[in-house]
Amino acid sequence: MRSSLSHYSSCTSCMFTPFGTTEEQENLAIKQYRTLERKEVLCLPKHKFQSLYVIQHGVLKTYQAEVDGKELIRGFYFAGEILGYEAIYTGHYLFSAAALTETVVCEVPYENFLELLHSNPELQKRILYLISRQLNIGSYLVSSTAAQRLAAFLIDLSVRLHPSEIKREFILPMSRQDIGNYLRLTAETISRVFSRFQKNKIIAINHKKVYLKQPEKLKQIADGLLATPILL
Amino acid sequence: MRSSLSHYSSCTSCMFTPFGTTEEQENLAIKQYRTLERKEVLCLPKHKFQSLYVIQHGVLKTYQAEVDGKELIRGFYFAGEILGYEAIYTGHYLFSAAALTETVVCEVPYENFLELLHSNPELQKRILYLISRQLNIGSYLVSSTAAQRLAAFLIDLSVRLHPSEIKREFILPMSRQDIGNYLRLTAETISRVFSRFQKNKIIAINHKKVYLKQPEKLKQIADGLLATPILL
DNA sequence: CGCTGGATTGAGGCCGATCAACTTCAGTGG
DNA sequence: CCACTGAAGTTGATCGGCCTCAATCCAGCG
Repeated sequence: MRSSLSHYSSCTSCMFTPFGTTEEQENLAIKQYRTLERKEVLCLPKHKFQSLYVIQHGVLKTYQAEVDGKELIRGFYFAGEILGYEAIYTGHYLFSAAALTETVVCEVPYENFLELLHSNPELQKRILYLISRQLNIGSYLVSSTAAQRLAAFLIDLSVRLHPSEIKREFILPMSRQDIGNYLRLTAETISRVFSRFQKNKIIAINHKKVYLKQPEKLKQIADGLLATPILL
Repeated sequence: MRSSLSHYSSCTSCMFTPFGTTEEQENLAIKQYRTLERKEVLCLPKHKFQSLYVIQHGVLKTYQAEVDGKELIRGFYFAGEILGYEAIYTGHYLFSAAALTETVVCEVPYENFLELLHSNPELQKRILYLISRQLNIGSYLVSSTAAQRLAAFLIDLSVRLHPSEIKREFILPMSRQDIGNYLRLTAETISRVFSRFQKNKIIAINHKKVYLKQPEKLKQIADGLLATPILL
């Protein structure tokens, strides 16, 4: 059952560790962690669903292949988040997942996950909390304008990139192309809106480094307020 | 704890019934059902999250108020589905929910829900399945064209309106306005695309009554294939 | 019968896509 | 150290799909 790949090893520090003794976990082969190089692919669509993945650190993107060979990005995953819930329903993975940075994930076989949940009411509560959070992520994808979606995306990143604190300055882990793909905009539009935000002193951006100068204005844009005054 | 409204009564037939004895359920005040008239509102945003709602039959829409007083529809809910997961994360309801038809919902206080889940591994499994399903719903909202989104919406409806079987003919429970609002299109665009679909013999539509003449073509459109040949 | 709200259809404007040129950057090897 | 190269990012000009505004049609109903 346990893979023999060399980059697997036992996991000693993740959200599942506080629950159950080490021995219990070893006996059940509850989980194991795995490091991914940049661009390395984690799970493939159509493969049988077996495990959830808890991201220890790093960033992943999930995507589907489109008819014309292009990819369609469905989400980004950061440290502390869990990947794979969508597959419970269908029984097989719907997306591919690729690492955007060097990433460490903790693989938890679904059967063990269910047992763990059952034996730990606190963990069950926490997992439902995390799933609920997941349900709300990406709700801004349906915003009407490019500025709204990108503003919401930046706020989202600032919250999710660093689990403990909200930072005003951070490094974009993905390309303009990937941001555009996720927000259903082109890379050119992303670039243009970044430039507008910068010109209006809402953010400062230099390549991958972003600084949110006026997070509250970003929030207002994301919420659909200040439509014209800022955009021009 | 139990509301005194007259239209409350004990629930004898829903997905939670098979689990636990009737006596257990009564002692815990696990759940109760409630009938809603058309346009009646169920839960209000900012109110403290306390219960999940299992839809027995009928249709609900969830929506947020926008700045200009307009509403923003976040989802539709049909028989067998559960409403309220999003609120676990924030601790208060994010949306209002309004009945589109006469609707019966089963209210399950979250604390009891957690207990039920813990005491019934099978129920736990089923709930995770339902949540996973929920995560996939509405993924078509990010499709690029109006025809793609509306085609996907029709397929979605045909599956979710009747839990047991997929019907090719059904009644739209919501207005063009509501469909457009949900898909981030205008009612006019919905109307125009319906007309195009009808002209191309993909569907037959008369007011609220829809018949999917070529469901497979609808699927192709939803998937982004057949872009030009059908649209013109 | 007239009224009212939803649905349909048409004409014009705007936002983002497309296509293209140019710049910048990261990686490579001489 | 620097020239070379390909990928990523920026910026401009044009095109097209959806929105806006408006008129008309239609069904349900007092």
